[in-house]
This record gives sequence, structure tokens and C-alpha cells, in this order.
Amino acid sequence: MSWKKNFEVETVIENAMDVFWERGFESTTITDITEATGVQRQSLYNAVGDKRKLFILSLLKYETERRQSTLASLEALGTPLASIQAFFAKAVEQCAEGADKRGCFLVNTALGMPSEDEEVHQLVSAALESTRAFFKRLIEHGKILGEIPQTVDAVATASGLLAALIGIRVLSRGAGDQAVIRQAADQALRLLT
Amino acid sequence: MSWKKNFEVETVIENAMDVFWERGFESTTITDITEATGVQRQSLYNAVGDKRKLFILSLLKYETERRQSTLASLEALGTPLASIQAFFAKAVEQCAEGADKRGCFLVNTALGMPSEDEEVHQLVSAALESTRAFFKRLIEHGKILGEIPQTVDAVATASGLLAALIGIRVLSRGAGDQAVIRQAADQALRLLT
DNA sequence: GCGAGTCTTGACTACGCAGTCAACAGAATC
DNA sequence: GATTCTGTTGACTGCGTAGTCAAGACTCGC
Repeated sequence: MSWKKNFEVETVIENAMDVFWERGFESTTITDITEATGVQRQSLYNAVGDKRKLFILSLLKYETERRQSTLASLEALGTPLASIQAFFAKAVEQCAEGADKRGCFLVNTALGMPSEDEEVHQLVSAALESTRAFFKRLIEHGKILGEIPQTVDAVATASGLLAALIGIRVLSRGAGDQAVIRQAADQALRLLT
Repeated sequence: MSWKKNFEVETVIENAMDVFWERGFESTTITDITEATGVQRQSLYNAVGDKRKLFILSLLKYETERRQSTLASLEALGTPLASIQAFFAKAVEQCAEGADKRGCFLVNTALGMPSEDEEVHQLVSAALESTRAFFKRLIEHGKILGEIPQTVDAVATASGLLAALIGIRVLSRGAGDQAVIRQAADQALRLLT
């Protein structure tokens, strides 16, 4: 037969994700990715496919292994209110001094992709919608537990939290200082009182 | 001497702004701009300069003629609270059925530009900071007039409004449906109660 | 050890892009 | 009308890019 690949496809996608996340689709070249992964061009094309396919796989990997798993672990951690608080605390923390300043891959993509690409658009929209549903579910649960007031409208407040979160993610990409971001997170949580 | 240009530089920048706003810096080609403006390549280079310069001029034009003038006219329109409400109403309205879906040029740029460009970065940061200061000023004024409760922290709430606004702008770029955006705006205004 | 099949390597192709050049056109001054 | 200066025009250049090709390297079954 043949010999085996000397790289793991999952690792390649992981590394490609870092590059796309940092620089966006347009500004990333295949050469950037071969350098980041140590995998040759042709091997990349053989094993994965073209640039757009690699991008979509990166996006999917982020969606399932970062966003979904983060949400799940936060939800398992404590009460609904505590989960939401921890979620925003984490977002704030990620733009701390010396941190990545990468923001959120999905939010970056929401603005950075040409709107013609329907598949990417659907993927991003679905992820945002899922985050909104996450907020809604936790708020409803928190109301049942009595830690969130009955006067809070779960649906509307979930939308408010989503917008605030996206704003924080944009600001943490380098456009806002940390104090502003922390304040924005605090204010978002005020919606739950 | 010579003959005169058969186009206005300001008009060219206005048209270029539309293209950059819609497609971002990277995805816009000089040819896109010559087609949008009807001005030949060399005339463009003679009259304005290279692509980056044209982009910065577009950004400045947006900043002064759209953002600043919108803020000023809203502020002059009514009471502080009404101005803020009108501001968010306008943001919601801009993503109505059949509308542009362009979002905000500055917010788009905050995510779309490679972070290396210090001049663009400064420009965007300053504009966002100025919007935050606008909110802060109006909140303080509203508190003096008694239409905003004394319990509202002007500085922190201004940051909250800014993040919410940015989130709304991102969502209106096509990633969120209109109901979500309206709810997000309503929730942002709840911070003023 | 040999053949068959797969992965690797680096050169190659085609294309689109930003920016330039040089010839040309037209108006103002004399 | 000649000169001069400035805007216009379309072809051109050089470069970086995505994606391909074909020859070589290596492993495994026989």
C-alpha cells in the first residue's frame, strides 16, 4: 500500500483556524497556512481541499469545539445566573492585557465575509441564534429558580445579551480599552435584574 | 492653462465610500471604484491617491458627514432621552425589510481591517470613543433634567449602550433577523431606567 | 526485492490586482 | 494660431495569489 500521512488533518484544521481567526478569510493566504501547519501545499489540497473548504471546516471546528463546548461547560458549572455571569466574565478576560485580541471567530466572520457566500452566512447566523437560545434557556431556568426576576422577558433579554456580547467581542478586537469592555459586560448583566 | 476636471473629488469619495462600506477594504478593487464613480484609473490616482488613501478619505467622510452630523442633529432634536431613543430607533430602522444591510462603516472596518494599520485603527477607535462620550453626555444631561434616574451610572451605561449599538450594527449586516435587533435595541434602552 | 499505491516536493500556470507610463486631447494665455 | 499646462485614456508592468502538475520518496503486501 502506501505510507501514512505524517500529519493529522484535525491538527491542520486547528492551526488553519488560528490563522483565519487572526487575519480573516481574504487576508489569509494558502502560504500562511502551509507555514502555520508545516504541511506542504499539495498535501493540504489532497487532504482537505481548497481555501474556502478549509475555512468552512475551521469555522465548523470553532463552532463545535469552542462555542458549543464552552456553552455546555458553563451551563454545567452552576446556576443559570452564574453561568451567564461567567460567560461574560470570560469574554472580558479574553481581552485582558497581553491577550490575543482575536475577538470571536464567528463574529469576525459575520462582518468579514462577503455576503454572497450563503453557506458561511447560514453557519454564522445559526451559531448566533444558538447563542441567543442559550441565553433564553438560562434566563427561563433562572426565573424558575427565582434568581432572575419574573419581570425579565426571556426572549427580549436574550436578544439584548446577544447584542451586548457581540459588541464586546468587536471592542475586544482592539477597538476599545478594557475598562469600557468591563463596563459593557456589567451593564449587560444589569438586564437580568 | 489647462482644462478642468470633469468630476468632483467629493463625489468620487462619496461613491468610493459606498463601495468600501459594502465590500470592505480587502474585497474592493480599484476597478470596482472606477466603475462606481465613472472616473478613469489614472484620473483617480491623480486626483486622490492610492487605494489606502482613498479608503481613509472615505472613512473620514463617513465619520464627519454621517456619524458626527447624525449625532448632532439627533442631539438638537429633543431631550437627551429622546435623542438616545431616536438614535437606536434609527439603527433598527436601517435594517428594515429591503434596506441596505450595510451596517456601520466604522464597525465593519473595526473588524475588517488588518490590525497593523495604525492610522485606521486610531480613526475607528476615536469614532467609537466619541460615540461613547455622546451617550455619556446625554445621560448626564438627562439626569439633570430628571428624565433619567440618578441611579444610572453615566460612564458605565454609556459603555453598555456602545456595546449594544455595535452588536446591533453587526446583526443588521445580515446575521440577525429584525425582531432580534428590535428587541436588542429595546433592552439597551432599558439600561436608562 | 519488487511492484503498486499514496504522500511529498518544488516548480509551474493562469489570473487578478495595484499602481505606472506615455501618448493624446482640450482649454487658457499670449 | 502656437504654446503650455493639465486632465484623460487605455495599454502595460510587476507581483502575489490560488490552484495544478509531474516527478520523486516512501511503505506495505506479495
